Amino acid sequence: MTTLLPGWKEVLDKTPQPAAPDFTKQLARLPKKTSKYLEAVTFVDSDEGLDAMVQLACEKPIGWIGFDTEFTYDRPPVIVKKREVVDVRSVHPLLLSISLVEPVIPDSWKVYQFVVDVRQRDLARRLTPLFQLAVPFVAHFARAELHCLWQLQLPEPHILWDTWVAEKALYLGLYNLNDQEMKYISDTEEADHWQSAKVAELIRYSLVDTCRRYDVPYGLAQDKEQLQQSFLQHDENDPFTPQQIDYAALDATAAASLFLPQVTAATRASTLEHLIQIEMPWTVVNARIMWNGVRIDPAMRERVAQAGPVLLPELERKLKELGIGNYKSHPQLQRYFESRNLLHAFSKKGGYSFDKDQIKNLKHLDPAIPLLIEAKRIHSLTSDMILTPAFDGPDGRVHADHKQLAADSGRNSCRHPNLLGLDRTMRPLIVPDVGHGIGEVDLSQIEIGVSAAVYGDERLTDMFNRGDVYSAMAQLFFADNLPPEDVVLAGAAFKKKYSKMRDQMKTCTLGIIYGLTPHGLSPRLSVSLQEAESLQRRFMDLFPTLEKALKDASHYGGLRGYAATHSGLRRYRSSTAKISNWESNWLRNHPVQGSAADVFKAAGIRLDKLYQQYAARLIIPVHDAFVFEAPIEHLLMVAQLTARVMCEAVQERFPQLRPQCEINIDHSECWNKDGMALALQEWCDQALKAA
DNA sequence: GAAGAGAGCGCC
DNA sequence: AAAGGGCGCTCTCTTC
Repeated sequence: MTTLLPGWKEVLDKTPQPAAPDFTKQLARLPKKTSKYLEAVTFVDSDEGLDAMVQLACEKPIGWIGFDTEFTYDRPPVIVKKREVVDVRSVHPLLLSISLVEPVIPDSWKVYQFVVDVRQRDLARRLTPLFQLAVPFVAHFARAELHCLWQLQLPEPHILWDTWVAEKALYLGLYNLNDQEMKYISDTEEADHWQSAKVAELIRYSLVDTCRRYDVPYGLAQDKEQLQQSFLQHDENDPFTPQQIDYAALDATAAASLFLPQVTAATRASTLEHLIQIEMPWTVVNARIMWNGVRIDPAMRERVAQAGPVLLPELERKLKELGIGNYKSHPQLQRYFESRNLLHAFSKKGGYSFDKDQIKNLKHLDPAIPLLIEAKRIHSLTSDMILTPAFDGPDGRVHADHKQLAADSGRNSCRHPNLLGLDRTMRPLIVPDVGHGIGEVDLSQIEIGVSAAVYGDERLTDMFNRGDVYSAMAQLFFADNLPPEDVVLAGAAFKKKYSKMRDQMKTCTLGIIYGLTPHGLSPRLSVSLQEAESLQRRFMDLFPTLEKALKDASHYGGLRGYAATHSGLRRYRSSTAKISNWESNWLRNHPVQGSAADVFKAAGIRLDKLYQQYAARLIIPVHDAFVFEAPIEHLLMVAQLTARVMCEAVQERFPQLRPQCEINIDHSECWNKDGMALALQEWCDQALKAA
């Protein structure tokens, strides 16, 4: 439950809800509340009661089923940045509420409401046949419900509709303002309204807010927070109050009541197909990835944590001798370089910057610079959140928070700790269970392939299909600087021989597609502005179809107010003002990044099912790569399966592409990048030797 | 004293 | 007017 700062509640109550997209406004015309049996909540705490409920569900022509769980946690939360972080594996289900919906011709329905005391695990297990019914199961933020079901050793439903996920998709990108826009609006009379909208964004996906948007009645909104709390503190053996039971039933019924209006809204927004094909099944996979967690080598974790205190003091001492007391302080760095008459070398955008890209080419200027870079690096590594032992769950694994649709592009994000952003040198901290191995399969250069496909550029498609697209690009661009035989060198060989050239082209190719201007290109390539301009011109001249399609993406997207992925997930603009550079860029980017995410999730959905035959598990989804854990004897098979399924997922949607996957199972004793499994070990050894 | 902004850096 | 998209995390410095 989101808690607002003092005073904000009043502001919000006074502030009208931000304007919703058109499609929701028309929902008021749909039949509203017609449930006849809302008042009859049946509490189930016996085998007979439970069997009667299951029997009713089987003999009635049920349309869909709303469900919800009330739970507590068996262990206290970890405090991260003043916020409480609970481990999912410690979830302790108390009540499971079930609302069976029986549609009645022409436009009403009956709702049979049940609340099951699932503290008795034997009782809970009798629910299995219910969850095997071939009807949609509807829940709000179903991830929590799935974790409860798995804790109770119940199967997840075959068909799932998550009203939170649907809502998230239907409003993707709305009311997210970037810094510039915030500054702009804070100078206008609309500031208060927008500030409120910004805060309102935090709570708009709650069940209560969602019900309000769809005119679905929600009776206990005022008491919701207090009732939720009551379950967290509920004693294991205490009976539940009638109000607690009603509240549990209400949440399941509210979710069920949202189903039809939300499906209608999704249809109007052309997002229904995406939700059914991709997002809803991915909810299950995402929940399972979280449930699976990752094992972290405790000994190695400790050694890395110790390396910081060993290595840093010496560097800090040297920096202090030079006159830098705190290398993390921007003003101190500014003062230091000013005293050396070097400050001009760090100027950037009217100020001064000491970031790595800016200073890595200035190492020769001052002895402090290499020390700075190394100190920053060691500090960054050894303060990584992954080193927090308290994240270990009751099963000895770390269950990070994998957030679905967290990015406006449709990508997942991850936190507590952020496994997706884990520094590659730290990856070997993640190790498999005994008798298992870890592997990774990634889709090579998928964003280029998807760009070529969604923007319909045959030439770019051909280059992608030929193999290493960045090598091909580099061979085109640097043709004059290469010996003739290397201009036609095979992709893999070129990649090896001219890795730097290729890396530059990787940055530039993606950058140009996503709106990099000559002003941004020139420093990245270390060429003059004029050269960058001509380079970009040459690039675009090679791909006229792409250039046109990119322009259209910004133009039409700006006019209609959204960009869409291949399967129909939209990212909306927050305003109807003149299109900004930033918007223009993400309107071009979303169809690519978002469609790549579509494909990736589709592959994950299939893998989650197919892995069962090998007792394998998905453990980390890294945007275009899956990290998995499997019994050693099945590791190769699972890797090959993963590669096949990921390539097929691309080809099913973009048949013109010939995607390639890279398999990494060479050092299955830990997660690693490019087989660099020993680097961390060596780094620690070095540190401890120095001590 | 705590929250937020900004800079910086890691990942794709 | 700024100058490529999407994230999360840590630290410093400012502000209320």
